[in-house]
Amino acid sequence: MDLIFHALAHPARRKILDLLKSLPGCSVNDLCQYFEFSRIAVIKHLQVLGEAQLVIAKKNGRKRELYFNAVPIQMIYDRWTTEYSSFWASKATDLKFQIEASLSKSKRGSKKS
Amino acid sequence: MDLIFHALAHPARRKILDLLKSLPGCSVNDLCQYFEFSRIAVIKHLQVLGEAQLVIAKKNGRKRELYFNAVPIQMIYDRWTTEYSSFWASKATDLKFQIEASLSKSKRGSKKS
DNA sequence: CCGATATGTAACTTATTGGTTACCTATGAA
DNA sequence: TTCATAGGTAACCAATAAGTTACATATCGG
Repeated sequence: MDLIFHALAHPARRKILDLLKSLPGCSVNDLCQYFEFSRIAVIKHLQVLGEAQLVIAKKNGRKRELYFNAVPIQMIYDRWTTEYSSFWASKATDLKFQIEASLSKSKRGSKKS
Repeated sequence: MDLIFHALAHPARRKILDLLKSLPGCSVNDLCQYFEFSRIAVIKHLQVLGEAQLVIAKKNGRKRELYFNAVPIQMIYDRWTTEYSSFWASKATDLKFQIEASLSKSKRGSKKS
């Protein structure tokens, strides 16, 4: 579970998933065209995604056909819907309108970060 | 969106969300009892969660009542169900059974929590 | 065979995270 | 006021993440 959350944490890796959804079976080099950074960086992101089983690959000659695998995402989906669903549109949500501030903006104006 | 994924990437922060779900309105010090590391580390995790709007706080005297906020999670849920749902139990899933290997079989030692 | 292409690994550098200790601010109670 | 408690900030340090260049391997088309 940790591997999945970790893999999804980087925007480039989520972009890879989006690309693989649009271009199933595309190669590593195909993916590289959509990124600023080097092919090696893409490969490393693919490794992280592979550890989380979010990307699977089928070798075809000297190419690798890459595919998005939604199964791990289903796991996270299940975790949220089962463990957090009781909070959807419930008390915690409503609190947004009665609570003075979120943690992200500290009140005491003395300091700036 | 990036803030949310980033906030969810660390197991301690997901644990905080679970705790706040069980103990709505609890204080920072209350939370600290469930972690090995220091109160300051907990506060920092709370800041990350606050930036992602996953935790909101109501000040009560010198205490802060902390609450889990599921709204950002709904956003992610929506993203997945709308953008990835076509892949659920579809071709990419089936590929698991015909593909020689996932990308993950490479070295890379185990990740820690 | 050869050279070009496609991919992967090793070693390294830098940026970011996650944690610490020490200190500061604010509130509640004696 | 004085002091303990709850919370937060600043400065710093260690571990990890994210990227690089250089090198290695494997496959395809002459």
